[in-house]
Amino acid sequence: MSEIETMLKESGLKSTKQRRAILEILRKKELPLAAEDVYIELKKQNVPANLSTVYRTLDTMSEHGLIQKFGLMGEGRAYYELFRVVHRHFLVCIGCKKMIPIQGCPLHEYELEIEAKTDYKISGHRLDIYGYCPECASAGKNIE
Amino acid sequence: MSEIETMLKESGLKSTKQRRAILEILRKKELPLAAEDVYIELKKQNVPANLSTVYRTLDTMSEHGLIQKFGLMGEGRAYYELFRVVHRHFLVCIGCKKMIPIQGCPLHEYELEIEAKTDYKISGHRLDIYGYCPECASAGKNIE
DNA sequence: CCCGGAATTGCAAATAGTTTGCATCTGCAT
DNA sequence: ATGCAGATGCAAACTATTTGCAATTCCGGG
Repeated sequence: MSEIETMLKESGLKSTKQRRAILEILRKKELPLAAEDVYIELKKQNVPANLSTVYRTLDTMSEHGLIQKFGLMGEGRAYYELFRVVHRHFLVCIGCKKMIPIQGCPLHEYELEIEAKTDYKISGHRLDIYGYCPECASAGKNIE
Repeated sequence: MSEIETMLKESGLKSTKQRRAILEILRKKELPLAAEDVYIELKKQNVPANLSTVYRTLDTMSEHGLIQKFGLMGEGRAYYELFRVVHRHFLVCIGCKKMIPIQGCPLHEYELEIEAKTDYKISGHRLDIYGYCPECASAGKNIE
């Protein structure tokens, strides 16, 4: 049984062609994808699938903790990425929207600190860094 | 001229009743608001305004750097808050969606580090911490 | 103070993203 | 192999947001 099938089974989800393909797509891409990107990729791979199924699958998997769903500053749609134990953050270019992953996360101690200070049970965080990539910066896109 | 009128003028925006009211609302609330929340608040205050105007105003003001627009994990709509020089982050309850502000931000050095490492021109970041508030935690909403 | 042009607003209609109802199909335990 | 709970496809509904256009308002110059 493949690693992906194991993930599904352990979450109590049926292992279907579409689910395996979607998880595989999220695993291979190193960047977060919108539902439609996943759908397009499925089509490219000739996996029969409907956009509703993609949405439903992504939601179900989020609920089961296999993937994470989030929104980006000023973007009108949701992005999804595989849940990773060693989590990463992204550097998002305000000019061209390109995202690149950043290694390392400086927030573990901070979370503990907050937890102690607030009585909340912290489960995680989302951090995105915004800026201009070298190309957009030199193209003057950051002049306001 | 009020502080708010100055903000508008300095950004090159006309000072209209709706804009002043919207800025005032965002300034008074200590939490981020969705467009509709702003609209409802305007109605409450008997400020004549249309939902499109609210959206347009919020967008224009984001572009001019007066406010910030962002998305929350798993929420289908955008939130807006006044831009603050001393910025804050929020602790968001996964159970009841309540947000509370957290004082202090541990990321300034981290940004410099990233800037040095990547050649990007960093302009800021968005950090939200997710967890369960004491009420939701004891109500067992975090058991999966 | 009044006027004109440009910016802003209201309204209604369009769009984008996402969700849902229901009939059909499929994976998996027996 | 068989049955049924869970998954999918399709079309229609919904929610959040955007847009075109005509009417209105702001603001600088006369």
